[in-house]
Amino acid sequence: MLDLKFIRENPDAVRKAVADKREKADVDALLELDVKRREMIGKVESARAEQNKATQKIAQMKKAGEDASPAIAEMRRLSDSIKEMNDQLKEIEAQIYELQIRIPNIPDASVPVGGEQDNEVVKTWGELPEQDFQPLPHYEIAEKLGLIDFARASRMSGSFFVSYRGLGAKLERALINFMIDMHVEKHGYTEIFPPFVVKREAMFATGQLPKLEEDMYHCELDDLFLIPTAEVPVTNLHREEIVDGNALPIKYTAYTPCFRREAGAYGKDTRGLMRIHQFNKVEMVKFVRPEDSWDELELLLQNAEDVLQALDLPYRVLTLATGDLSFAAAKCYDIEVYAKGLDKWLEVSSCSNFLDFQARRANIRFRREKGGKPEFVHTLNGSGLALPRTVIAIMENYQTDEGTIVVPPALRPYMGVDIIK
RNA sequence: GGAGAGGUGCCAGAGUGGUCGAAUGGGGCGGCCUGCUAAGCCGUUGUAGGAGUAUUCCUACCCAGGGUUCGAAUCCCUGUCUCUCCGCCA
Repeated sequence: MLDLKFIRENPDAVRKAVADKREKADVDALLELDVKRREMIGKVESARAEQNKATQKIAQMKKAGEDASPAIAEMRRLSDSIKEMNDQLKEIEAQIYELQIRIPNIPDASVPVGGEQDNEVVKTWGELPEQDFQPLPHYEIAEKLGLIDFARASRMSGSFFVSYRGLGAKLERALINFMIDMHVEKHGYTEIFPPFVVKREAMFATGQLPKLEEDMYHCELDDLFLIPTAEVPVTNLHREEIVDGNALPIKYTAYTPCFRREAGAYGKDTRGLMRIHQFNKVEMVKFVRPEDSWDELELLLQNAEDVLQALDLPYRVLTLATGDLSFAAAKCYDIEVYAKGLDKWLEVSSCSNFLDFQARRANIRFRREKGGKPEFVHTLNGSGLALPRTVIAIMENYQTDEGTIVVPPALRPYMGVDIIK
């Protein structure tokens, strides 16, 4: 969330951000209410100051054994009016809050303005696979080799759920371990294994709520949500904390399953692993000093790219245009892996800098030095990587004309076999 | 699931409804003292909002939200979290 003071002082930048991100948020109504709010605060606080003085006088009178009842009667009236004014103030503040939480983060100047078609390819890595035959799409080869059971998963859980089997299941486990190990051992992240279910406040802190309630699985009885990404529990680890400035940057990596209802997404990417309600993902989350966050974003992107490079999967990196940028992000790189069977570029990672937007919502601060003023940290996160589409790329790009799948060399220690047949 | 106890400042911990932003101790910071260290002594030690160029002033905050009262850390209600015991359970 943005600072009210910032909105007040930079209304045009905020209006532009709302428009560029295609959000619906009423900045002008917010500014009007802000003026009213400060007026009300002035009134309420001076009345309170008066009340505080009078109340002390009453205490003294009572101590001295004097009759305080006229003063008390007088104060009753003041007290009532304070209550009334305070209710009005609370009402105004509630309205402000409702508007404020719907204002998105401001895109960085380096972000192209526009929609999906304006995303910019900033880099491409690797050679497109050159098989002399057309590999089968992953859902066909996976079915043939008995790696994924689509039909049975649907029977028990509905469509868009899958069940992995045999080496298919092992491939999931291998990828998770491979990625986590790389981030811990090579990139210096600390591994976290968080809860997969969180409270409403946690979802609010990272910006999933209020906007994305429809997209999440919700347990009504307990008002708990299944996490759509590890970003939520891992970022919330430090909610309402003042972390030690010397501990920054804090770097966490976590494997979690991710649950998404994908409401309204039916009819798109309907086959195979492209879009499923439950999938596995390894995530990286960083808490950094404000002045470091742009450099840290580049490093984060590099950490995610390293996974694809180690697996020797070709990919490209896009800078998302404003309209494609998520609510809380200031800038986001998407990494898309190339999958030969589908002949498509598939998003496997989003690496975002949120600046202090999440930190303000989640109240995560740090001190530069002992006794210093607490400041908001900057938060970043990126997938490293989402598994299903990585699996698609492996199954398709590493397919042989004999209908087998070669295991990428880097994964062999984790798989125990060189080839899936 | 049942029963109980409790959430106070960086930490520990006190607090008859009125002068409590809050005793006391520890820690931290600054200073004094002392060959060094230790001990000792003195001072200091929160967050947020509003007004003003500013020294500054005001307001709020003792888990959160309501309520009672002229006045609430203190009384009442609800929520939440922690702990203990019983039951159940991977």
